[in-house]
Amino acid sequence: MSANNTQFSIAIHLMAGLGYGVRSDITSTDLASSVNACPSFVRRILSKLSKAGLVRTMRGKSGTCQLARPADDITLLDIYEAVDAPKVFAVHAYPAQSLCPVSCGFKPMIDHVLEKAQISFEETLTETTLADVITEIKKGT
Amino acid sequence: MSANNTQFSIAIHLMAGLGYGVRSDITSTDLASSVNACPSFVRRILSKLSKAGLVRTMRGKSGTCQLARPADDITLLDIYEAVDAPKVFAVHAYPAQSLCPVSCGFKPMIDHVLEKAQISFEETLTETTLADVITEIKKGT
DNA sequence: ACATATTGTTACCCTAAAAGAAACAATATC
DNA sequence: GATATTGTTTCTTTTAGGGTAACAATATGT
Repeated sequence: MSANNTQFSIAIHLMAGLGYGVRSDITSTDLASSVNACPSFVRRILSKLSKAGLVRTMRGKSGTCQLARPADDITLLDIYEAVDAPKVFAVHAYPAQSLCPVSCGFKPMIDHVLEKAQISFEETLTETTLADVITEIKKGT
Repeated sequence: MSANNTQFSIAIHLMAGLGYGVRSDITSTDLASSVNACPSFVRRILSKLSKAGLVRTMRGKSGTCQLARPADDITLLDIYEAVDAPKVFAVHAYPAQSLCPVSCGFKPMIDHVLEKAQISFEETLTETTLADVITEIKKGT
């Protein structure tokens, strides 16, 4: 859709699909049709989730995907880290002008600010579990 | 550099340059050389800061830029809002599959999650003023 | 009045990241 | 051994961000 990374959002969708509970034999194609994205792309994200230990996948005929842990033991931060999503804001990376004190002192300062903001963002993510997400989806529909 | 938006980071740099205090007759070209970006791009960001009332600019010969308010009365959130930086994470925008409850209930849920994370991120930004930023730059150099 | 130096805005191009898509390898089931 | 799945690679397409230049708008100074 855009040049913005939506993998975190999609990953939450996938996890919610797996944890929703209607069926237990869900394939990447099923998930792809729920997300409305191409199966290949979904499998790429699913593979990350699998490597992070959030999802158990089974290859071969009648292969399926399942949550590796109970939904209330998975936070949004777990998912965020699994897909290796980009930071909340990017820092420009121009070479510092050695004559300019602002240019020289900028990098350490902005890194510090970014880190603080990032941590605060991630803390919010730990406050919501996949179980919460699923509950809210069921409520909203 | 990347497909990520660095205008927020650059805007902080510009504001710090204006508030640093070495000179009061700073032009967009001066700022551009400090940031190491092209003047035109800097002016585009500067223009946003001006429209947001954070910077006073003067056109014409010997035109300059100045902070419109004291640095301790400007927070990072002011700057963030001025440049209209992107949200902390993007939500995928595929059409919902009407047959799938997860697909249908997903949007309101993720919007809620995003809003919470966004607010928490922005609160962190209010905790740091431009004066803090400048102090830290001076300390670091 | 006119030349000049600045900000403000627009338009266009280039690049890099994200996503779509297809092909194929690896693997398990029947 | 046929088949259906996940896993991985590769290529293409799309899109947003940024680089750049040109010019409009505006104020200063001579």
